[in-house]
Amino acid sequence: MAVEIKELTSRSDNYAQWYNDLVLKADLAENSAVRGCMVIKPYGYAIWEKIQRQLDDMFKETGHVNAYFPLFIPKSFLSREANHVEGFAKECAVVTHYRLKNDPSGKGVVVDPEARLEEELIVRPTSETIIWSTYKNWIQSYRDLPILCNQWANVVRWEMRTRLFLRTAEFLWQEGHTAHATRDEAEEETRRMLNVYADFVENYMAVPVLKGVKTASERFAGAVDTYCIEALMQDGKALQAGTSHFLGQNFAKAFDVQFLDKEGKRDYVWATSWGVSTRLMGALIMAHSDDNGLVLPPNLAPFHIVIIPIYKNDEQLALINVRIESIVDELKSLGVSVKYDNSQNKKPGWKFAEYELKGVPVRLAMGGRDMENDTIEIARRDTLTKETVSIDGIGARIKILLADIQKNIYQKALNFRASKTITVETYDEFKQKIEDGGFIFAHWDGTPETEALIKEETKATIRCIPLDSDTTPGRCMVTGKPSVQRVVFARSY
RNA sequence: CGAGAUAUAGCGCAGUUGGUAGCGCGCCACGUUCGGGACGUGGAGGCCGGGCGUUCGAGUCGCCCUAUCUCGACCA
Repeated sequence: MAVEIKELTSRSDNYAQWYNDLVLKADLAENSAVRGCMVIKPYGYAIWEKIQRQLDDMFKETGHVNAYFPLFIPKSFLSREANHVEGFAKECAVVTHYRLKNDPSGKGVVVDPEARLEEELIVRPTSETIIWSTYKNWIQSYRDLPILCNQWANVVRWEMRTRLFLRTAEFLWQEGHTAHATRDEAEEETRRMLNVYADFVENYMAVPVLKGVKTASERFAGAVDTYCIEALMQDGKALQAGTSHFLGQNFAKAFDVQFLDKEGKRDYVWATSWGVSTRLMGALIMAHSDDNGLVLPPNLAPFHIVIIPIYKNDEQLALINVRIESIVDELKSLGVSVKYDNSQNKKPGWKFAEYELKGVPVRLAMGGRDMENDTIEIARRDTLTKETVSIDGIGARIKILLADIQKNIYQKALNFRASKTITVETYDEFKQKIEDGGFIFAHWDGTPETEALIKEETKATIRCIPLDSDTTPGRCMVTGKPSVQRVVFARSY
């Protein structure tokens, strides 16, 4: 039975369902028995590990170190920063008791009312508060700065509505939290990490992004500025793929973190925080997949190559095994990861379909004909094309092919985005074009009122005020008031 | 949290006016197969999401939970 990934990549009517089916069928994740939570299955987790390792290397290269802070945050910490608590209060899981006891009626266990916590604990939705209460003890002098810490952790946000990878109640992420002596240094750090994210998403995930700043209403709760990278999915909806926040002195003031500078003057510490999550996997899936399944860029595929033998009997398989062994060795020596699937319980056709579904970038197949001719069949996942080539020099050929696939997947996504990015002058045109999905560059008067009106009437939000684009001033498409530059609108996840 | 839908075998689904639980895929055994998700024969597998009611009798009718999906509101 063929996998029925519905033909929806080009349509948006039920893209969400298509995505869900794909995640399930590609064996990446499933819903858990816990409401809104996700089980990441081994193949899905292997992709996450690739993401983690690469990002972690990039953090280290930019001078960051890893640390770990508690899962539980005293309730009172959250209320120290007014905007922060307002932003997160509605979605917190709260621990109120520390013990269970046998139900007096003899059925199971109940919460022991005697074991009520003096102060409730919040399961972290993000760690600014617990980290800044800690940093207070770490920082006395300018000599203690900067602190450049990252933590890999899970966080919980009790969202009303969830979707695998894109918005789960619990998710995995990394959160960087840095402390600096000057405003300039903190702002520079904020932008540096934004660039690290953009570099990663474009060059490893092969997803082009727009870099920009959030408007006040889309800003992180407690930040002075929120920078973001925005990606476009195949159904024309935008997805925020990562954020980097300049927190000013807000958290330093909330947790009274001061230092003595070179002149012996006391000042509050400047802060940043930045994070990306398992949502990146959602972006990866939605940006590249087709109706045959996942399409993974080689830089993030758990294995680059799958090799499938085609044989009629054990003797023939034994011969192919020997031939493949030397090819596997050659590929491995070149740093190419290979899976040789000579399992006998599945037929070749089944395996072809299965590994396409899993998005393996390149498939090699060898059968009797190839053994005779000293050839091998190469099939690439991104274009679904195949050719039969000589085994001679296969390693070098594969290296070039993988680089080409990485580039091609990115280029395809870039072309798609270009075809879905437009500029409009009038609100009428905007209302009409927003129905087609994609990014729309338009002038906006800079007020939250106009922004809210547009959202109300069109469901489109300002994804960001782009950093690297045209800064020609103009007039707001809604009110006609002056606008300093075009901003990017889209409907989003 | 509002509106709608769904919950039956590992997965996808049937199940008529209420009367002993079905199909396809998958799984197990054997045989034939193997260059794009093979086929035959035989077999295993279900407290019909949970609870309470109506009834001689409930997968089916009623009420209450719970979970999932879609659409809103909220969000990375």
